[in-house]
Amino acid sequence: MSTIKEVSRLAGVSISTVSRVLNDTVPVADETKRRVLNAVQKLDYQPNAFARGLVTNRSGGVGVTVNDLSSPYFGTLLKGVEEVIEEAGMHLIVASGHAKAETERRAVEFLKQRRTDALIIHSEELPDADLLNWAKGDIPILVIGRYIAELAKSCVYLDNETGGRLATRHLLEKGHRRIAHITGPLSIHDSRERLVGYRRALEEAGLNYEEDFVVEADFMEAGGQIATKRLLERKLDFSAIFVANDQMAVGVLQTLREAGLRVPEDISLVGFDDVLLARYLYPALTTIRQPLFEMGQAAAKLALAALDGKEMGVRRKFEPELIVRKSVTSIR
Amino acid sequence: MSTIKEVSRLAGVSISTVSRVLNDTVPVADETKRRVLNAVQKLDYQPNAFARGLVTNRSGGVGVTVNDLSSPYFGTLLKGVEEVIEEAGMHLIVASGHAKAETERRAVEFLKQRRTDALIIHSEELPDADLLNWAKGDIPILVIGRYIAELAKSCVYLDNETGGRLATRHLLEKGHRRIAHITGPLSIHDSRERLVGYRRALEEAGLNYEEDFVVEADFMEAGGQIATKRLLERKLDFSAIFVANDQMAVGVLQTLREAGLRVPEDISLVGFDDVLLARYLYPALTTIRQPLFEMGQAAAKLALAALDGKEMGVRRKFEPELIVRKSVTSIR
DNA sequence: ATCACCTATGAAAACCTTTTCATAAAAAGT
DNA sequence: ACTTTTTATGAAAAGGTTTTCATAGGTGAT
Repeated sequence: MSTIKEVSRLAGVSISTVSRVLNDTVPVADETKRRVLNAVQKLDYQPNAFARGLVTNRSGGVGVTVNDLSSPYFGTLLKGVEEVIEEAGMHLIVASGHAKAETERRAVEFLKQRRTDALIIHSEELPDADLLNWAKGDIPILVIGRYIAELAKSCVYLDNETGGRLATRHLLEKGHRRIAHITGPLSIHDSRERLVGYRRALEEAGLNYEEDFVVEADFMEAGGQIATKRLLERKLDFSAIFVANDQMAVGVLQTLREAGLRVPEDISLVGFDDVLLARYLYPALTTIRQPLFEMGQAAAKLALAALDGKEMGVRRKFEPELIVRKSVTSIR
Repeated sequence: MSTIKEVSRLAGVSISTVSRVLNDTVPVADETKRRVLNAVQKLDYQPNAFARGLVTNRSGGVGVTVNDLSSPYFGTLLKGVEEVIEEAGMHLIVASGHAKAETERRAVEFLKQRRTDALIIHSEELPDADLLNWAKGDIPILVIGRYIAELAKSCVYLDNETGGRLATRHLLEKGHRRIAHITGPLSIHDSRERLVGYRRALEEAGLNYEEDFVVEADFMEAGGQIATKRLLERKLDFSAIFVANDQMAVGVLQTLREAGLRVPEDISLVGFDDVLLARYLYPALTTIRQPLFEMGQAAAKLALAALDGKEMGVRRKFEPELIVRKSVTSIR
């Protein structure tokens, strides 16, 4: 691997000049530039990223943490991030938090130590305090898929309340009156907001909110199964369930089927996220779409803006959209 | 951000000693060690990765390229890679090649310039020559999901021929005789092997291989649709299709349905990959499972081994497995 | 023709580690 | 008690860039 020194020697100039040509910082005589470029090509020279980072204090990397690398949520999000990061000539460093507070914390610390220029955090378990704490440091932090009031300018998130309302209202419009709700972990802001939306929609329809109809779960497929069993045990005679994410909806679907209930004939279902899967489930899942790709892009743009010290006019709050498929039926 | 110098001053020792304590290279007196560790903690010192890289010439990063970050294939693979990479205290740098030869090449060059310690390449479009060329360089290259004879020791791949045979044989066992096959791009070794497996199975059953029954496609959902249309136009009266990956199978399913054909009643279908999706399709897709997670792990282990100059006894050729679901019916 | 001012370039410092080499002190051997 | 070996530590070099400061040569103005 050749160094700048070798290039300078071959081109017959000083290393400073080589650096100047390569970074285009200061005008260099055309003839000199030509010679340098020639030498660079001949030696297949590539600047040493370490040396460069040492002096510029920039790694050119953006760190991303995510819960579970294999979750369908992740891919789309990451794709959005990558698109804009790559365009800016930077790269992506990923670490998984495995949906545990402790490992999520480790993942972030890890990336911080790696001197990533910015950090995009998708975390479900970490308490707000941790995020707040990191945000005080000197590396820009972006939070995705979560809203933290004190970090409002760095959060890219969905209007979850509207999402919850949309889902519930859709069921109401189809004639459902006894609507259950399986929430995500209520420690998470998003879950709470979706619940609020559910409640609001009920109230708007003049219906009472009843605690029995709500079960807290964990956003995972297995959690959906457990929650459904709990719900069934209560014998509430509900005709529909609003499930706080698609992944749980998969579990719900299974458990319902095992219990001899058909979807949507016996029970209607609305999910949340519109993960790739939702479209292919049987029956295809009616759900609330989160524009994950766009949100990924937004987070990346904000990260870039923060690096330049600019404030960019990037949208941070995204609106959910009802995607009607086959898992809801009209009753009466 | 504090430096080693500040730590050394606070601890009242030289920077060499601090380095030694931190890297545990050479014994240091307990008392000194204590003082250093104290100072480190007090200053929240974190070694500068650039400076360290500059001298050790190690970045601690492993580069991974994939076709499409949002593909379901990717997540599982990456999860496997991450698990072992993270355990080794290293990190993951990802770049997407967007399934185009030119961008794939760019992605790899990009990672190389970033001085990743090793490179795990999942590429579909790149010609063997490129891979071979990079492999000559000084950074270890691992190829995943593809077999290149000259790089045999660095390839983690599936026994695709057996996979193709398994799929076809399953259909034969269910009584199918007129079996079509939608292949991946035949420029790719894996696609060719699956085709060979298909052919072999037919031969073993004493059936003739007929070119009309085979259509080449591109591994994408849309490609599956186009291929299916072509197949239908030929009016071959086939009763089953072996599709070379699940993603195309989704497109096939749609097109078949649009043409008024039911799966599996009218046409049986076998996919390949056993991507997360397959399980949730309607009807649930019978497919050939690729142990992607395990393959990701293997690639990462090989990368680590290459870094240590060791040859590890890691399995490189993986066996596919038939996963029977609901997309195949018996006939006659 | 002389002077002031650009312009292009080079020399050297700075960035922060790891690691080699040297040395002082302590331990072991005679 | 004296020499030799071991152990713990420090000083300094090396690693490859970017960037500041200095300087030589050239350009334009008077």
